[in-house]
Amino acid sequence: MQDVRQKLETLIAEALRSLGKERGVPEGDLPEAFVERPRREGQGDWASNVAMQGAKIFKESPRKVAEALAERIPTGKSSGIDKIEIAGPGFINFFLSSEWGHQVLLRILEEGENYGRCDLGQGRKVQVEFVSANPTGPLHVGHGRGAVVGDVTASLLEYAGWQVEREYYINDAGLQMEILGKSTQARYFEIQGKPELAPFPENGYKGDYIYDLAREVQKEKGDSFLSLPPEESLGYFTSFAGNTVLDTIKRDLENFGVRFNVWFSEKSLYEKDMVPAMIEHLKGRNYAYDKDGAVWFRSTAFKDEKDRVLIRSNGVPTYFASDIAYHKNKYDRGFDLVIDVWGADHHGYVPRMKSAVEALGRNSEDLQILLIQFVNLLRGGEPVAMSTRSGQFETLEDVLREVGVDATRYFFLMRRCDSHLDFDLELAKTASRDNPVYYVQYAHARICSIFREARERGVEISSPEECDLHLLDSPEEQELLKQLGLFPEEVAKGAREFEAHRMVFYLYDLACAFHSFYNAHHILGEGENIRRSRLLLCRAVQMVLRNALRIVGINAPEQM
RNA sequence: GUGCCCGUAGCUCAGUUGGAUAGAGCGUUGGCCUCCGGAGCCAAAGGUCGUGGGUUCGAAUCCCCCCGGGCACGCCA
Repeated sequence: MQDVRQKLETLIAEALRSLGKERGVPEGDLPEAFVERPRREGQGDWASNVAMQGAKIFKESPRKVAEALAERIPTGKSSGIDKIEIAGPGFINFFLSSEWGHQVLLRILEEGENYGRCDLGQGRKVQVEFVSANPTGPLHVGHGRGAVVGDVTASLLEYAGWQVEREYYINDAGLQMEILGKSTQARYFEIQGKPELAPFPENGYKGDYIYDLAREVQKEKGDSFLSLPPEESLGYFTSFAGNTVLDTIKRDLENFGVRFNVWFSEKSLYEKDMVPAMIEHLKGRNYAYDKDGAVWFRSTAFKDEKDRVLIRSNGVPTYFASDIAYHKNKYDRGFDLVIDVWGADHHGYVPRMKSAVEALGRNSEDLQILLIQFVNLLRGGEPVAMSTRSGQFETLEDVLREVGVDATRYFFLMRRCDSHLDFDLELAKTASRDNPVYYVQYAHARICSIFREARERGVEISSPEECDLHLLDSPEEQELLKQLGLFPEEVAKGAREFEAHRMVFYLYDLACAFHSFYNAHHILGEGENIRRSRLLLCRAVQMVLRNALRIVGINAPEQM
């Protein structure tokens, strides 16, 4: 079945060419044929504003242009267009025959869990790198938001025909790991009653989890480190603490339904000398040079106010340098597109990274960066402290335990990722009747319940051939069919714009259309013919709810 | 000081190739099951889209000024 949008746009384009020919307008000057969904009832199923766009070129009022175009577009049974209306300042409104709605329904039943997929990605390779929190402490709610946005963006891209890899970048090489090791070591000596042997470092990690780590070391190694000079045991503390924290992070993400294909270690960049290789690459392209004993990136070539250091004069690479090497490695692995999910506090770093990508010889569009704004954690309207030292309900683990995976994922998706999010624990948990996630899940459970009831009453589910779909002509049924038809578009749009939040808005609208339909019509109660068609409609809604819920990683319960 | 993001109903927010009478949820008010799950539905009230200019057939959307809020600006990571 041909896509409706495509079909209409083709018809409009043909009408434009025909009119252009008549009026002597060169084809290149013609406006782009474009249709959209009108907002309001009575404005048709689809509408186009080309007449307004083209008024100037055709040197005629928009309404006149619209009329001329409308005359050139066939209506009637063969085209599937019931009628065309010119409205307002010059909109061309298309009223489609009900056949289109029926075809949507048939298509859903036929394609099943593949309904909504498209080939936007054309099999190209994309990497989504997200979370990537330093393994120096447990994940907090902010990481959780990034985790969901990255995960769902990846799922959307998969659904849209991209070949997707999810990656976690482990910052295991920097100073932070050493501070983690020193913090753990200090707590270990403190527990042993010898705090003076290894003082707690400045900027050390003060969370209670450091004591837990120290106690674990004590369990494994007893007091054996007391007799060693602290310098000699530091390596053990660092790697033990790092590995243990990373295991915790992996467990939390697993519990959150987030899985990665690749865990990429920053250390491996250095072990494989990727940084020097990157420097040589940039020098060869004249984007890096030596000065004052340091190596510099020529970011002024990309409108930066000054060049930036890659290798310090003491020989140690900057974080920026390792990041460039990392991104070079991504492209070397053959990704056509790379998506980074960052905390919004890194936004100042975006232009520099994009410059680096260009300096590597790629288009800056080959790197997309999603910025995740802060999560404002509330409890009953009161802010919850977010510092890493207090242990109360700030870690992702605690939130998941209290609120559950489904509600947490849903709430993290309710806002565009680059806007602040108020996350109220009480609302997400206790207000189950006002909670949108239950509203959506309830729609699915309700449908399952209808089918259970139907089975009990011995009602058979018919095949489409046995149904008269024309009976689905009430406003609620028409609206429901319209929503079902919208799903592939929403997927495509979400994948094209990297907007994960669209999916939950769509889910909500679909659930809303279903609940209205359910209340207006007694599905199992009326005549047999209409019942058949409505059950088929329910089956389709159930399918699409499942498909959309799978993308956002939220459960579709049979009952609640 | 320089740069980026945000400002839409009482509250929390949707709303982009510029489009028709600016939309939801919560809250408020009033209705709806003898029946498939009332975790639902229907309706009402609520707006100078921060302010002022500009661009044009047309601006919440694009441009400029100002006001208010957030963030970033290192040979840190």
